Amino acid sequence: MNREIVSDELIRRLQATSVLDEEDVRAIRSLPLVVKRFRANEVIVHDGDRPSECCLVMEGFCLRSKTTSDGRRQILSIHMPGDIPDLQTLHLHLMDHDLAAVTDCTLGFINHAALREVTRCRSGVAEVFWRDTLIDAARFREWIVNVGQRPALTRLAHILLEVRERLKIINKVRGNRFEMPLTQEQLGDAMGITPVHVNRVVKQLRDEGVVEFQRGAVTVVNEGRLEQIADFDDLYLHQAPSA
DNA sequence: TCATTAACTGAGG
DNA sequence: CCTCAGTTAATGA
Repeated sequence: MNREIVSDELIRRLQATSVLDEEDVRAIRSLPLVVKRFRANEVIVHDGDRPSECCLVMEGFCLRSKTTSDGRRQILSIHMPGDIPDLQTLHLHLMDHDLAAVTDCTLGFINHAALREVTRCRSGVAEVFWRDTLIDAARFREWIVNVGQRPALTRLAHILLEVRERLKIINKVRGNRFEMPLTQEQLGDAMGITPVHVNRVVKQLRDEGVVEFQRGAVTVVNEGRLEQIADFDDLYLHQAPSA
């Protein structure tokens, strides 16, 4: 497959939280990418795999999930362009969950050796990837609180606001509208509830004039009410720039 | 295939 | 008795 240049979304995301000098940015941009495309619902990396590369999401949405022995799936995180969802495989070689495509996706695969080389040579790059992994962990903590303690309506509103805040970072929010391509069944697996109950809370948000759902997109109609419902505080995303 | 809705059920407060 | 959520089933887009 062809080689391409590391996308702007990754750089924009990293620079939102960290100061990168020009050499660091150049080093990240010149990482060799092998571009591959995946169809919606295709598994990209399987639980139990030992990948030799990390993947950068370039287009589309992905998710991470684990499946119980009786076949129930818990979605753990949602990923969008600029994310490197399996960055941890650089140091934890065994995949302990699945990475799958939500929509048709374009991913850039970066060889572990090349990533190790750049983090060894440039401490600024090592730091920014470390910070990115810690923010990933912070999102998981919030996700646990969401699934474990919040009522379904709040769970849904919270996920919507997280997706929107993260899309803002990569400049993909247009006014009060943003992409949210998960089906209600996938939302159920993300929220730990049945698809029927997802539909109930979707209906509730719609009926109360809070948001509108189009195919794969959400329009916020009542911003104040949505924030009130969502119990959302963006601190856990750690977007305030630090040195 | 995905979304929608009704009707019923039970847990728990 | 009320709210929340799972189950089942029917129907529509």
